[in-house]
Amino acid sequence: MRRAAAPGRASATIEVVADRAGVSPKTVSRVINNERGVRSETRERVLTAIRHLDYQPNLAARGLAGDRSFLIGLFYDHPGDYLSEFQTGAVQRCRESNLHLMVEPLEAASPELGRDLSTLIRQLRLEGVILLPPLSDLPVVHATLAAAGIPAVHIAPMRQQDDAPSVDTDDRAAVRQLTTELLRRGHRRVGFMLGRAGHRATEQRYLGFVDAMHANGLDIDPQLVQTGNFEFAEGLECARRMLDFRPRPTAIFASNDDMAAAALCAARQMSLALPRQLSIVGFDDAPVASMVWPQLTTVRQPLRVIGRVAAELISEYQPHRQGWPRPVPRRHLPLELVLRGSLAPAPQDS
Amino acid sequence: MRRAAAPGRASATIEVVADRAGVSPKTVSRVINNERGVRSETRERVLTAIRHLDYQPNLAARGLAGDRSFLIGLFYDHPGDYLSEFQTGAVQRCRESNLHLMVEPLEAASPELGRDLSTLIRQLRLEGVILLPPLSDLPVVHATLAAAGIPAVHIAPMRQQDDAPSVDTDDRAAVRQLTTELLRRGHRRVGFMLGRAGHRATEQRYLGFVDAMHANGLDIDPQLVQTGNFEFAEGLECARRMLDFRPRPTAIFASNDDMAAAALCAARQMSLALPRQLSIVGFDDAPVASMVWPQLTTVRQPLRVIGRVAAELISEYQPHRQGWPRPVPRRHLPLELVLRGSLAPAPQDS
DNA sequence: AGGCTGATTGACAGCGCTGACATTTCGACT
DNA sequence: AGTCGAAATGTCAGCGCTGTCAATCAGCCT
Repeated sequence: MRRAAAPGRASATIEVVADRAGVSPKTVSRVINNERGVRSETRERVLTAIRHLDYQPNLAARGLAGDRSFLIGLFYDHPGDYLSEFQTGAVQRCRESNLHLMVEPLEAASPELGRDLSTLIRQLRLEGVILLPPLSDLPVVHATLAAAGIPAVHIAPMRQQDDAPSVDTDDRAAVRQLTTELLRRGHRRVGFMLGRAGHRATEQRYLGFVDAMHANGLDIDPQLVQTGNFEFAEGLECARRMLDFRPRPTAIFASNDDMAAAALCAARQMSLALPRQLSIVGFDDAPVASMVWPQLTTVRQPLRVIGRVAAELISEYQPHRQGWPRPVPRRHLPLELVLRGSLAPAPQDS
Repeated sequence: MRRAAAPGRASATIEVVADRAGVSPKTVSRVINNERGVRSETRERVLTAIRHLDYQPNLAARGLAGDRSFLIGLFYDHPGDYLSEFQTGAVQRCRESNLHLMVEPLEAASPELGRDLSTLIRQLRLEGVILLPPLSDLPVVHATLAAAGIPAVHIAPMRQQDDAPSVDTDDRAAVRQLTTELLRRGHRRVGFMLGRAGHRATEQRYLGFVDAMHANGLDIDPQLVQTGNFEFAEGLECARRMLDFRPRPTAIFASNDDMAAAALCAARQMSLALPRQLSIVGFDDAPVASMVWPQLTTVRQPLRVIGRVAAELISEYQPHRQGWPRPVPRRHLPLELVLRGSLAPAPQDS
């Protein structure tokens, strides 16, 4: 014996299974990998042996022999509350394809970013990667991935690259719809709180707002469009400025829920009656959206689905064909409006 | 050539490195694994070759030959906003030991739990696992892990098992301190909102509250101790009931921030002036704590540190010795009070 | 110079599986 | 029965590394 066996748990190998099923290891391998060309009776016999021995193929051996890894990487910069939902969706989809997810935080600002990424990819022999923003937009990441030659799916990238598959949501349409809900309730002076410059979401959400306003023949007051950078603290000041204008806006559309919560605080401090004197809507359906009073009307991100779809794209990639099919796959997911208490008809006297 | 090489990226193997350094592959292996017994001059030569060729050892091959995997698993049931922070800390520590983290959601309620867990462990040949609650408390998980014979670190387990290393925080002391802050500000009637029964945190936090009250010679009004199950919605009703009592409590201690946010909403709906008429404190320092007005005084969980310590325990495990050292390692981390606006002196007239 | 010890290095098999290719089996058709 | 092609199965080397153990080397002593 080569090494002291761990207590009692010497897992069966493919050979043991083969013996028991009365076939060669190669045939067992065929069954495991779902290859065609195995008589169904033989397959049954092998499957039975596998079940009986509780056999688990050794991933490392499969990887080494087959030049695969069964691993895909999920790279992110700042963790946020959305990450765990996203990754749970991705893992679920991975399981269906017998893949596994490695999560790897990475510093977008680090000068070592390219090397770190490349090291991880090559050491783990990743079969694909999923990139969360803002990583999905960095040229150095693109370059490294191209050099590595593995499929990469970009989540909500700023600019769609011709050669980069992506998954994103139709933020523009959702904001257009929700803004329309505001207008339908009589709101005319609506403040809009922008996200951080450089994010695709910032741009798309604003465009959706503009769409709806123009479609209803309304002009946009530049004073009522300000940035809160997706942050609560900045959103607070931003909201205060907006609410100081006269005539006061009767509604505020914040580009995310954190800022919407900030607007709510600001309004409260000014003793406005909510939602009667001010309607507030946000975006994301973050946990905070339903933990304030009134609860925030917002747009729900299908985070799990996004994760699932991202993993799906990777698992559908056919390495033996050269690269992605053209045009590269892109998934555009719909969003769902969540109407809650923070949205009310505009005050009569406005 | 055995198979079509991926475009351009045939990674160097240990043999190439050995040739270039003028040594045998085994010596390169020794350098990679930091084994002693390599002359420092030789080591230098090998290191140079590695750097020059940008060599990355193949994990699968290392694993297969050395009967390791370099993988540890992080198992969780419900993802939450805390998960990503935790896992980021764990990954960071893993990197220092050349380990990688596989995240795996698992359904605590599933009848297949044991089998699923066992399959994952054996398929990936995990070297250790980290269990987040409530998984850390399930007997079937314990049994599976014991059978697998790999180290497992339990995060905040309900009961400390003799043979199970764990990492948790001193919730009891933190609540005692924070309650004392309340009392020092003149509060005498303090409501306490319990978490979900069966969680260690629920119990410990309540005990901390009791400690502080008794230490100050105060009795606990059973009417003012109710459960909100860690949920916002239930916390809302719970708070309403408490605030309906006369004399009204002048402060509410909620066992987590979600429920504290609920108490805040309830108070608002009853038009109480906050924090003048009612102080509210929570626990966790969840994102919502700083997104409501007034911001919540709470207790900060060092999530990253917990993750880091958990990974550290695993990486310090010495498989060649039989199991964990006795007594089994346990880490008890301190918590930090975060004093914010929701805490104020008790109203005079109370 | 010879012998001895411990430190360094190397040779080689084999981890468990799969790719390439060889061989056997089977059924259809003369 | 004999032939043939496709389908099913088997053989075997080798993926890249590490464990085992043997060989070599340097330093020190007598």
